This record gives sequence, structure tokens and C-alpha cells, in this order.
Amino acid sequence: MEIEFIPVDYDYFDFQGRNYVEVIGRTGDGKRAVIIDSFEPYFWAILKPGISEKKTEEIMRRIMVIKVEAVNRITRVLKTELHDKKFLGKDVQAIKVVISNYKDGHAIADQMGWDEIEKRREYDISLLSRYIMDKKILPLNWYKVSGEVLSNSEEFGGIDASLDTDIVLKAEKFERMKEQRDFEPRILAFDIEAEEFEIGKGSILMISLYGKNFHKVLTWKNCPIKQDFVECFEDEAEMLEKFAEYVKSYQPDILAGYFSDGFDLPYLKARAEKNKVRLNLGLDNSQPKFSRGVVTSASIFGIVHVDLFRFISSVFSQYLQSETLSLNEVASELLGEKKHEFDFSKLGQMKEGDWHDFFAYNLQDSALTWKLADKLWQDMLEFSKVIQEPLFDITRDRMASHVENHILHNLYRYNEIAEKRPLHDEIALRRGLGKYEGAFVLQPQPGLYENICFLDFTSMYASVIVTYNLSLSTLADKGHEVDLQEGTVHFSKEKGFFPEMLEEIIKKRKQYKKEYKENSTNLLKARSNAYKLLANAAYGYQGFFGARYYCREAAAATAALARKSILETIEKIKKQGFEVIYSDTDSIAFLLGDKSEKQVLEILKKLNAELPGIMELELEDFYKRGIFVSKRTTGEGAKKKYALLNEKGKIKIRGFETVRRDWCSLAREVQSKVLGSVLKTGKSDDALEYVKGIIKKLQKREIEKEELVIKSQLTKPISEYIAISPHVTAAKKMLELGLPIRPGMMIEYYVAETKAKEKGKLLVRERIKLSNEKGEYDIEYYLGHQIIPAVGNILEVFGINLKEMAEKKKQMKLGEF
DNA sequence: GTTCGAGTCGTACC
DNA sequence: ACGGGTACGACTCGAAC
Repeated sequence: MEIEFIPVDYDYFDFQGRNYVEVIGRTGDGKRAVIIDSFEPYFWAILKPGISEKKTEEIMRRIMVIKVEAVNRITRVLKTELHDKKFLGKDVQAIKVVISNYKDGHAIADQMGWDEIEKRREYDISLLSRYIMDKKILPLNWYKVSGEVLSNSEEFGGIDASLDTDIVLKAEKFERMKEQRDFEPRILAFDIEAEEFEIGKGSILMISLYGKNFHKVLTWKNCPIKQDFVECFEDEAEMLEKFAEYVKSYQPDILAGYFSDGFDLPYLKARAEKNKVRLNLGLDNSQPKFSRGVVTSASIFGIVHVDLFRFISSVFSQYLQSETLSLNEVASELLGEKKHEFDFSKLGQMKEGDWHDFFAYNLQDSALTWKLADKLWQDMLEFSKVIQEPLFDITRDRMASHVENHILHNLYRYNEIAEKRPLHDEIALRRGLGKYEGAFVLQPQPGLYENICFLDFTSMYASVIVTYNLSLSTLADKGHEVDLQEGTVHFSKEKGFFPEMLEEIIKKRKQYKKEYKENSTNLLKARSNAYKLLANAAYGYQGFFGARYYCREAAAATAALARKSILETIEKIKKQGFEVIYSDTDSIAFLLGDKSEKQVLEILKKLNAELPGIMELELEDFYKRGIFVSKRTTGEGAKKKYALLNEKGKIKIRGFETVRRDWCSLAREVQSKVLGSVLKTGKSDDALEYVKGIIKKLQKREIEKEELVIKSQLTKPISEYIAISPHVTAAKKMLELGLPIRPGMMIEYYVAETKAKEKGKLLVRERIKLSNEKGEYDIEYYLGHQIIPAVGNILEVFGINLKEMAEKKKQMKLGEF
């Protein structure tokens, strides 16, 4: 039988001691299929140079007799083959060691610690990645698959009967189809509401499900209420059973949640255990599995469980404006839609109408999750295709893993054997090396400037890596010379696979970006974005201690050459008669002076012609005005803090408190308005009047407390803090009140007024109250620590000393402005 | 008792 | 453990006076 098939998920099982891969996906006519494919795992033994043919044959014989006895299998070496390979760009002879079970690869490799063998490699590549690499059964690509249909077959212990799918096929041949049509996955979103925040502590009150034409809330609480989407059950156990049934009957390709790795699925598991209910969600009726690790991941056999929070936080967050990655904020930004409001303090004494609201709230969470999944599907799809890893991993891995996986899946093109993952000691060693010198930042002169041009280097660090061939495999004794603090290093002129792959990534990014401009489809946007993210992460990858291709020298050289490049460019711009006012890493700001924009563009062309390799400088924008301020500590110009007004009247604010989430909203808003006024008028008059008005309001307590709440993230467990700052004290307070505290939470508090005799004696942390705690705010604190600091150094540019003004008024006992 | 600088922490920039 | 370094600024805390 031959079917059209698209792989969505991968898994594997052991049968008679051997590994078999299960590729799970859809057929061309939308049926669910599992393809069973045999697979022979292997790893490499790299020989020392100059080993004789005879000796090599002897070693291969020695390898052939190695075996490992595990509990219920004996793993043997099936085959050895001698190959000419490359390792870190150098020619090597390597023995391919094919074994009968992947799980014992490491143990077999361990038995080969012989002198003649220089290195053993690739036993640390996961079986499924290995399968995808070798057989090229790429995720989310269409294939024509032929094979034998298993139906009530005895094969593999009767596996087909235990799988809840339309087709089980024992694969004979896969052929990637020339025509790759669209694939629309069936997505089901879910969300739970529970009595307690702590996993499994209280019961689950309701579960919502949201798919195409499928909206449900399952509950066992307050059942008289009739809302058409609410379905009532006897108890929690029955609700849980029904949840599993609904998921199964919907037959989703993707089950989507938001923070469901960390909350919803672990909670469901805990309650199912408590109620002795089996959550047999998998196509093989297995329950969700939880991987151990720093962060647990929850997987379901045959259904890709996607925790959108994970995907967004690890890949997309840097391009979002949202200050937190809460479902509410992310949905607002990406969908323009919010969560419903519900007051959880009502949970103790719910009235009829409250349940009504609660059910609607629960359904909306799933609706938002579904819409987010739908919106991000194209991005997940393209990431999976570009990196060639399964969707499950794509939505959980961080950028470093993505870069590494992309490399691993492309090494075959260079005939390269993969470097190993660093072990604990190696990681400790790398981390112990400390920092190397990074980017150059030009200290600006505080002031208000007019007619500013910003230029920046496109994907600067990636371009530097490509242009100068910086990588582990090209680190050499001679070649390009780069001076670092630790000494001089060299990189060979012969192109290495890392820079070469990166060059290809940059080229593709350019190509798809161009195509997107001509034809703005979501697909092209997602594809160009995937390449952009990969390109931008390549530099960080080489400096990352956990990387297989970690190369501190390459990372340090990248930063050094970027510094050199930007400094040279600054000099060239100065030579053209411009005043350079600012520069940070890959951008340069200068004043137009008496030159026109057209002249600047001509100079830009000239600068580009002189740049080496693929280095490229582009126009970022022209700005009508810009303001740079002084540091509060020393009075010199502050780096990474400026505001600009472009010719279209749009304001861009960098680094100021306005864009910092740990300042109260009043200070942020006041500062933002002051910056806007000053940039638009070029004067401080209006701004000063406005600030005076705000201060008066504050002194009269006419400002709402909500505007004075300070938010700060708890980044680790309370016990790990050495310094007890105000937000840690606030978190302790919450803990005492029995409120849920966990790392990653935003802690909200305000600084409250204290008795006169204690004034000045108490630390800030001794004066804080939780945001919803009753009390009056401390006017002096907010004046002196939030409002005046936020606008002081902006007004200072115009010769106004707000702090002095405020102190004088205070001394004159006028009390207010 | 006050002053000051080092250290911790959170957050932003690129 | 799950890119990098640079930078600002608040707050705490202990040494120095």
C-alpha cells in the first residue's frame, strides 16, 4: 500500500532488543497514521592518524565482539565500516559502529577506550534526531510512503491493535513529494481552573476545551447553571474521565496549553492519580509522560502537546513588547484580545452569577490559547522545517539548541562527524573562564540634538563570523590574526562549516525577506523570521558554555572584530565632517549638520563599498530631534538611555525608566510625557509646568495608589537571596498570608507612609506594603525616589535643577510647588 | 551616628 | 544548564571616619 503522509511526531519502541521508530502523522486524506520503521543506530570511533590497515582490521574485529547485557536485552555490534570522514574540518579515518540498541551506545563506546582510538563520537545524539538525519524523514514534509498495512497483525507483538489510529503501516519506502502542499493541523486548546495554585493540592474545578466548532467547559461544580458550553458531571473523577474522552474523540494533532508543562498537565496528572482515573490520552492509550529536568515537559504519545508559553518565552519573547509573558498580555499584543476578568478572592463564597462568570473566564483562556496556537502555527511549522527537529522539541528548545540542531542536521553535507556535548567538568571549566571583552559603547554628551542620522550594521556579529571565518574548526596556528586580551589567535582562511552554514542562513534570510516584501504571506514572514533568529543566535552559541561547538576564542574574536569595525567606521564618518554623538555595538548616530539626507546616503554607499566580506551598513532612520541625559551617579553622559523623534513624529525611547517595568506607572508616564514634550517642542517650558502639576497632585494625595505600585520579579526562591530587597520582603509577606509564591512571579508593592519619628530610620523594605494592602503612600518617597529621578536628568539638559527646586520649596516650608 | 563604596539584584540595550 | 557582554540605578550592608 502507498499513502501520502506528513510526519507530525516521532517516537520509538523496543522489540526483541531492537529499536523501531514510530512516525505519527496524517495521510493525504486526513486520516491518522503511524508508520513503523526499522532503524539501526550507530556511532563513530575516530582512529588516531597513521594506524595501519592491518591494525585497523584488528580493531574492527575487537569492536565486533563487544556486547552489553542490559536487564532484558543483550546489545551487540551488528556491523563495522571504515569511512573517510572529517572531524572539525580535518580528514580522519573513522569506524562506523552499528549497534542493535541505541540505549546501550554509550556503554559500548565506553568499552573502546583503546590507544588506537582517538575519539568516540555521536553516541550522544538522540535516537529520533539520528533517525531524521539519516533517513531524511523530515518533520512536516509530505512523503509518499509504501509498506505493509498492519491489521490485527502479530508483528511487533500485535502493536497495531493497541494503536488508536486509522492506519498502521510497516514502512518499506519513503519518498519526499515534489509538491509540498499545505497542512492544517487539528488544534485543541485546553485550560484548567483549580482550587489551589499548588500542584494537586486542591481539586480541579473545571476544564475548558476549545477547537474548531468545539467549545466546552467540563465541571462538577454548581451544576444547575445552564450555559450551553458547560457540561456537568457527578464529581471530579467523572470530569477527568470525560476530559480524556473528549480529547481522544477530537483527534487533535496538537494539544495546546499556556504554561501547561508547569501547571495544567501536572495538575491533571496529580488529580487523576488521586481519583484513580487513567488519563489515557495517547494514541496507545498511555498517560502523559513527564520528563525530568530543570523544567519538566509533558508529552503525550501521538499528540504533540505544545505549551505556547514555552515556545514564546524561549524563542519569541525578545521580539515582543509585553512586559510579562502572561496569557493576558501576550494575547493582547498578538491577538488584540484579552482574558475575561474574574476575582479569585470570591472562590470561597461563590454565588450563582459568579460561577457563570467563572465558566466563561475558563473558556476564554482556552479560546485565547487556541487563537495563539493558530497565529503562531506558521512560525512553529517553519522552525520545525528549517531546523528539522520535531514540533515537540521545537516548541521547547532554547535558541542555543536550535542553532546546534540546525548544525547537526546539516553536518552530512560536510561529511563531518559531530563534536560531543560537553560534560559536567568541561562546562565548569568553560564557565570558570569568565567574561571576555564585548561590545563598544560610545559615551554620549548629554544634550538635546537636532537632525540625527542612525546607521547600523545588518546582523553584525553573524556577518563578522562569516567574513573572518570564526569558529572552532577554523581556529588555527596561522591565518587571520585577531588580538585579544588573552593573546593573539588565528583563524584559517579555508572556510569552515560553521561560518559557511551561517552565510547560507544569512543569504536565505535576505532572500525570504525580499520575497516577503513582494508577497506578504505569513509563510514567508515566518520563514524569514526563523532564519533571522538563527543568524542572530549564532554568535551567542559559540560563546555558550553548553555548546558542542563552543569556541571562546571565536566569540571573543567576533566581539573584537566588531569593535574594530565600528570604531573604524566612526572615524570615517567623522572624516566626512560629521559629529558622531553615539554608538552602541552595531549602530552609529551622527548629526547631519549642513549635509543633506541625500548626501548621507551617498556616503553610506561609499562606506559599504569599503567594508570587507559580507559586512553591510544600512540606514536605520533620520531623526528630527534626540535627547541624551547624564548618569545620576557621576553626571557624565549615560549610555543606553536616549529618546528620539523621527520625521514622521514617532518617538523611540530606549533605556529610560519609561520602558522599565520595575518603576511605578506614574513615574513612567510622567517621564514619557516629559520626553514627548521636550522632543516635540525643543523646549522644557511645558514639561516643567506639567511636572509641577503632578508634584502638586502627589502632595495633595490626588494620585491613585495603583499608579504608585512598584513591580519587580522574584527570580529565584526566597531562601536563595543574599540581599533582602523590598520585593523579597514583599514576597515574604505574601508567603505569610498563604499566597502562592513562585520564581518568575511579579511582586507588587508600594512604599507606605511611616510615623514621623521613624522617618529616615527605616529601610525601604521596612516601609513597603503589598499592592492590595490598606494604607497611605509615602509622598516623600515617591517624590524623591520616583518622580524627581525620572525627570530630573531630562530637565537638567535645559539647565533646570528640579531636585534643588524641590528642596528649596521644602526649606521655605511652602510644602508644595 | 554618618558617609561611602562594594556587592546584590533587576532590568534594559544591542 | 539550556546564546553573549555592557550598562544603569536602587537598595543593603559593613567598614571607615
